[in-house]
Amino acid sequence: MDVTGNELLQVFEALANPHRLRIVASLREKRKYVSELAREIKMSRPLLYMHLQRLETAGLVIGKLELSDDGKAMKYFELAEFDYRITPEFITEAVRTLHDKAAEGTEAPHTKEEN
Amino acid sequence: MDVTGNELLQVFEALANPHRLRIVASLREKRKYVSELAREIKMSRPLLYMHLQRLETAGLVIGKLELSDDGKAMKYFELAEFDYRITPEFITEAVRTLHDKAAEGTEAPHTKEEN
DNA sequence: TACACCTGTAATAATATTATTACAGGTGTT
DNA sequence: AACACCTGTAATAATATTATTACAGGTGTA
Repeated sequence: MDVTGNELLQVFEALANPHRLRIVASLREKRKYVSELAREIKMSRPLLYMHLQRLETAGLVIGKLELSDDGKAMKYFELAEFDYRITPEFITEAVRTLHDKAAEGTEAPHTKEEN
Repeated sequence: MDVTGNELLQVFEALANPHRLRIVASLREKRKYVSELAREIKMSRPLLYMHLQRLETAGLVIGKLELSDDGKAMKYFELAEFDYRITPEFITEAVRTLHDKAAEGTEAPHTKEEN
């Protein structure tokens, strides 16, 4: 296994939204910059921005800030290559490394879990 | 493909919660009835009940109301056998049948989508 | 300078999800 | 009857997510 429970949870949270599923589908065509994609799917840029960040945090898309030929800053997003096989076994395994996010910074330093 | 976009969305929504992931992991041992599982994972029964319903709606667990030997009604939940391979391709395909839930009952009867 | 494009973010409102509490009703046993 | 178990659900509170609006700042071109 190479994904922790919390990482897997973030993936599910990222995919548990119709807009974000559509964003993934759209980015499969080609990479796009934020304003471009916002026009395409008729969504306000700040909102799309938030959705893209959620996808990026989950590792499903990758954002890169580039400078276009005419000097404008363009934030391009492209799909990451992901491939999760969701089965009861897989989830059970991941749950072993699923910890309370609330306590994340609060808990005492421990003997390194599964790094 | 044998899952619609909205069905897939429900699966993701169901799995986008740490409790529900733990429930799935726990049910992998064996089927359990609600009160039993509630004690095990230290969760109030009404709350667990709600989580189980979300999992059931998504098709990830199956609930069966049975009568125990001593006549008590017992609601057993067991894992469904699911196996989703989550890739950009899969999501893109599913998005083709992803519709606004808000309009679900509002829209005019159409020429049968992909049944 | 004004305009048409871009990014990034903060404050707020609207909605949805999660969680609690309190019920009502059903067994069989003491 | 009182008790110890079960299921099912409604009303409400607490939180988290989603969405909007309004900014500030950066390009190059007319």
